[in-house]
Amino acid sequence: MITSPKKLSYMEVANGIKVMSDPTRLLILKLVESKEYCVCQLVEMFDISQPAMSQHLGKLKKEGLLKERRRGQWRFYSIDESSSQISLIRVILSQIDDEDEQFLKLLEKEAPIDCQ
Amino acid sequence: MITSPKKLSYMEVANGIKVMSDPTRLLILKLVESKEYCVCQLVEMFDISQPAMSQHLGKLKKEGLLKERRRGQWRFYSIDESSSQISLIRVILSQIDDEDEQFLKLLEKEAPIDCQ
DNA sequence: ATTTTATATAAAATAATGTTTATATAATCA
DNA sequence: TGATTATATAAACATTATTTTATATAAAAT
Repeated sequence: MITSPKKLSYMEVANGIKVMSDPTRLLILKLVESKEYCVCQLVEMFDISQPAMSQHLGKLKKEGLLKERRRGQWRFYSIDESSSQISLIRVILSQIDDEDEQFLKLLEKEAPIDCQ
Repeated sequence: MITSPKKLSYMEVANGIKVMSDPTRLLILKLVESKEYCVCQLVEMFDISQPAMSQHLGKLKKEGLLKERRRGQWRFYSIDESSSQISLIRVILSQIDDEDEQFLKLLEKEAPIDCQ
């Protein structure tokens, strides 16, 4: 039996889209939707300071949108599939053009870093 | 022939959800999704100052989410069906539980005001 | 014409957010 | 063990958003 996703309160939606509305965080989510990324990779790709990236990831994790996997000194982030807001995340990300120029530029910057 | 909605750039999505992420504005949108409301009705229902309401409506209109109809001294606002972001608006509002307690409370406060 | 009513706008005050700078933690490496 | 690397956290600072207060506009009523 397939259960339809539980509807959210308006405050849950407000909080969810608020944390997603920062341009950097929205792109992070669009990236980690398809696979996990290491913090060091994200810092490289976004050309942003390490603490700034850490703050963004912390907010997304606190809101329950991302999950974290630790391996050695590295931390990998990806969409938390079990999030109560997973449906909200998906429908919003699906509104973004996959050919969006800046998103493609970001993908090009993805370098094979030795954090695997 | 049915054309699928144009995909948005990530910045269009970021700006759209940012303006929707304020709790008051999200509820305004949820209300005006089904019918138009006069400013004076909204001020009553939200128990907020008139200038504050006007600022919220101004932001939603500026972002292209709402349209305005003038009749005499009154202004009525409703969802702009022709907005490039109409699909984004709809999928987000559809995530909100129609039985959300605070949304229902708001509907109860809807008084027949003589602005019709 | 003057006053009232509905709404918007501008400026000031307040609150929230994001970035930087500095420091802490914890794992790995030499 | 001590140094290095990856990341997080905290505090200070800068930026942005929201609310309030005051004023402007424009339609309707007197």
